[in-house]
Amino acid sequence: MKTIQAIRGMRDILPEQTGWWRRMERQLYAALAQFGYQEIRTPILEPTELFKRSIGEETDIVEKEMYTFEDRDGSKLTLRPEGTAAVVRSYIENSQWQKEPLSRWYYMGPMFRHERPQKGRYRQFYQVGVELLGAEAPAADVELIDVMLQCMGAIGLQGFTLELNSLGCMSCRPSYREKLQIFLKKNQEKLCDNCRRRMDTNPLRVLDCKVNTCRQVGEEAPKILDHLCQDCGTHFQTVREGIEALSIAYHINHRMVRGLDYYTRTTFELLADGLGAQNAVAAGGRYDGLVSALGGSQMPAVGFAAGLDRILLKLLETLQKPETPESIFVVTRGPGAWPAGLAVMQNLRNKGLVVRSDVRQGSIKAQMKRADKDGARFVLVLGEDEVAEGAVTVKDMKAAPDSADKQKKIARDALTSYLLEKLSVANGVGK
RNA sequence: GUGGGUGUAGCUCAAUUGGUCGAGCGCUGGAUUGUGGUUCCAGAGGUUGUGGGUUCAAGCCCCAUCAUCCACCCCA
Repeated sequence: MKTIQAIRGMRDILPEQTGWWRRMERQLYAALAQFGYQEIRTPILEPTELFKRSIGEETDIVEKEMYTFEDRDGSKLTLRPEGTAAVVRSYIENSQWQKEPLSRWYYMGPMFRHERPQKGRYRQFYQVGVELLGAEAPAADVELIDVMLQCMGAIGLQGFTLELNSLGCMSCRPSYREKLQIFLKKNQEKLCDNCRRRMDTNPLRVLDCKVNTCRQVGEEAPKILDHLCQDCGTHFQTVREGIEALSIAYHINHRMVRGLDYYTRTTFELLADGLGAQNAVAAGGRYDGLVSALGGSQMPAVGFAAGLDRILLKLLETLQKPETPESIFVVTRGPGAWPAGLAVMQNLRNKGLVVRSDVRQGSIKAQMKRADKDGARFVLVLGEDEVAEGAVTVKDMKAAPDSADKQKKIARDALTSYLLEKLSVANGVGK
């Protein structure tokens, strides 16, 4: 029979891996809580229209990377390709700005894009995204960048660079766009085919083309930072001051623009060393126009998203395996041993201990091997003798062979306190 | 979407110019009665990703397809 395999670009995260994921998620929750951010969970499926309006019709994501299909009534649905659109939709739908002027939200979960899979790039991938809605002040931008770096620090990621730019606003970007377009037109014979096309539809994107000749043109092109209006200029300047006050190293990349249409003013990107072409680990910026573009009132906001698959990939290069708590393994053999063992295990678990056994039973030797493989600290043996005496043999797997506590027969009613004392010493809890 | 590399045991990899596909690790069992790790012994596990083709003969050559990796594209 033909076996069924996972869809291309989508993969299982097996139990041997989920420990890493859970630790990373826990650390992120903790870091975000420190800044007062709260989690929001939105549906994975949204009306296609939401992404067309927020990300932009002309973007690659919307044009060719979305998983879109028809619902039974013919309406178009899309598996979310990113998180901000849904968050903003929810923000508006729930009249959030009327409940409180400022919302600090984050989300974590799978996103879907139909791209060619590669290392660190999957069709179902995981992001954590952080949004600060309702503040126009540069302090908001600075806080988000601070949060981003704190998050990376919390999960133990190091070796990256922060890049910063400003895209201006609705009042200064159009005139810059025009100047850029004129410049590009003059130099169009040096541009690649792709850029010659983009020159008209989205001239800013020419700046981050990787083709060498385009890069040269980009270097000589008028810089947006020189064409910001006064408000955008002072905003950006204040953001820089804040980042410097936090002693965060960064550099200006005037060629960093965004693939999503909704960004305004500050944009930033965190690049990790040693991930090849997939080195953008987190990125974000300000999107003052998005809430109103989706039908809400004019509401400024900043946000960023981080790619967890890539981060974990990088983390695995350096980090040690997460520690597991010391555990107990119960071995039973002979008449009456199994039910007695069940009662013992139930009792110990009620005390909060990690207790396992080999449900296949088998020889004592086989069960001991299992206990060792599972990394158990203590093995409790209940054989015929122990059952008859109402006792349990406790073996300390880590103790030296000649140690007095290596193996001891303990009365069943003294067992719990014996183990609790042993384990609290082992785990460094207690006095 | 474009170009290229790679698919052999659960994992990492061998296999001469096309001539019986092996090893290490892992897994299971055993080394005298109820005790793990180390050691020793044994065993299981493969239509060589899949489907065609060439040939007396294909893991190896050809075509297709799927998966994966790298680069481009794009992005987190």
